[in-house]
Amino acid sequence: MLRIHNSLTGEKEEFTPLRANEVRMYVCGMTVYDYIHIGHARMLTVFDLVQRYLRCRGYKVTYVRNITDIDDKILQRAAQNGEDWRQYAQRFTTAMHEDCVTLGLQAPDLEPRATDFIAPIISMTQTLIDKGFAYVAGNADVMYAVRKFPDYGRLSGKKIDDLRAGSRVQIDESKLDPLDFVLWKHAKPGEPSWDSPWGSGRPGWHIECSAMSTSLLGTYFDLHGGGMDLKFPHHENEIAQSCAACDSPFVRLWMHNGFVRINDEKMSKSLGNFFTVRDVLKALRDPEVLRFFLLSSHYRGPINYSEAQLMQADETLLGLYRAMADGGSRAPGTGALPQGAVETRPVVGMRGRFDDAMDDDFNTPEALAVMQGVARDLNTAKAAGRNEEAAALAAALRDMGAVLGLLQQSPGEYLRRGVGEAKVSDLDIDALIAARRGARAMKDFAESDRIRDVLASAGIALEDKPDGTTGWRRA
RNA sequence: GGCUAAGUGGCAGAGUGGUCAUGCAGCGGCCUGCAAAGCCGUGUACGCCGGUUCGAUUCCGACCUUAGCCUCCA
Repeated sequence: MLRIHNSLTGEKEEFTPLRANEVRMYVCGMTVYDYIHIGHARMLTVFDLVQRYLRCRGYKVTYVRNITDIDDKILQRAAQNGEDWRQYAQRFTTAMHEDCVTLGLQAPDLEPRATDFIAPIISMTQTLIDKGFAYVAGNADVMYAVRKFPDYGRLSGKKIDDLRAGSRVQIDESKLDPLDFVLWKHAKPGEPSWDSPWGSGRPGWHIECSAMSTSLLGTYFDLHGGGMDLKFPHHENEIAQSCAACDSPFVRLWMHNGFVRINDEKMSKSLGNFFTVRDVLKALRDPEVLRFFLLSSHYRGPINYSEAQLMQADETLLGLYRAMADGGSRAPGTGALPQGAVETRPVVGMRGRFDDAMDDDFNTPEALAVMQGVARDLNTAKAAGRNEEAAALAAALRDMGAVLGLLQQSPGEYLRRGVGEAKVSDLDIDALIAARRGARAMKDFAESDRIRDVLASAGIALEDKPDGTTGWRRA
């Protein structure tokens, strides 16, 4: 039984899709005005995991993740660059896609862009005006009147009056209530705009997601995700817009991922303490290390980013790949979990624990702990020469890894990958190892150790194996 | 001020009303020519104070601390 924490109720709930065997999920994606940072990577990775696991569970998933390609920051930055805003947005959309591929994220089924949904946005806004939920303010913007929506604040557990009391929102004379938010911004000189019943302008941020999600998934769908900070006001506003416009419940289950922190402070573009994925990846053996790090704590909790933690993740992941190496590792998998294949193997108990962990609100740390146990059994089987068992365990490990989007590379290749430029070529390494083997055969251990030291100083670690061969890896 | 999370061993990080998380690092051992890797063993851990209970890190209450949201933000 799959249980998922629902932000709406604050509790874990048994997950049952609205339509049999079909899951429709929407995740608030990126506003493309800069390179993505580690915080974005966490959000993307978390929902990539959710989407993968739902598919493993046998559901047909429609995963929608939008792109906000019209926004104040995009216009500002493009202007600063003297660049066309469309081109600017496209440039960072492309960069984001590249980063997603590098991070091993599966592409969403649909990736709508706000500017392709202007018509639905206008129509939804008109509906809200017609139904009395929205009004044209004094400054010609169209605003949503939050007081007209009785449930406003339910998702975030906030009351309009509480918010008003402590609000730091600037009092805007054109609003009926300080919390009212903009649906349609009237065009300012020089800004891109679209024609509308309220004059030319462009959409507000919140309405974009309501229009895109309901257009593509229907008025009531299963899952909506995003970062914690989107809970209020963004998701609250989405609910107010969609429910009011469609006369329908909007989302069955809300999921919010925790933040990446730097020194116990939120990482964000506004604080300027962010690390881009591109920069971080430069110092890593493989992008998989970052994914492993991100999945090694529960998605709802905070996670502190540091180089030391990344190094620890690297070490641990290396251990998993080492276990899979030289012992029944098979050809790279497809990433899909072979149905029924795992249960027949000698890890059925472990597999059960793994599934239970994932079923319990995507408890990846627990799932990873199960995999560590399999790795230990695998090492033991290898050492004892129980090759068939080792091969089965290695396959099981890979299958579990596939669920998490980990361990799908060839262990041999993974272990020989180093950080940065290689100082010694593989051929040179093989030659030195051969020379060392000769020295060891002659019991010339001084020479043997000298060669090992030479390699060590070049970042190559040697491992003499029981069968007389010597393996190596880049440290 | 309001709302919401969270405080676990050197570090990271799950979980549970009463026998094990797990990983990294450390220590001891096995293995090794010596290492490395691996395996085995090893740590008076659960913010503070009360309460409930035969028994609480786990339930309840107060307190302290931290973070997030209340303004664009994954």
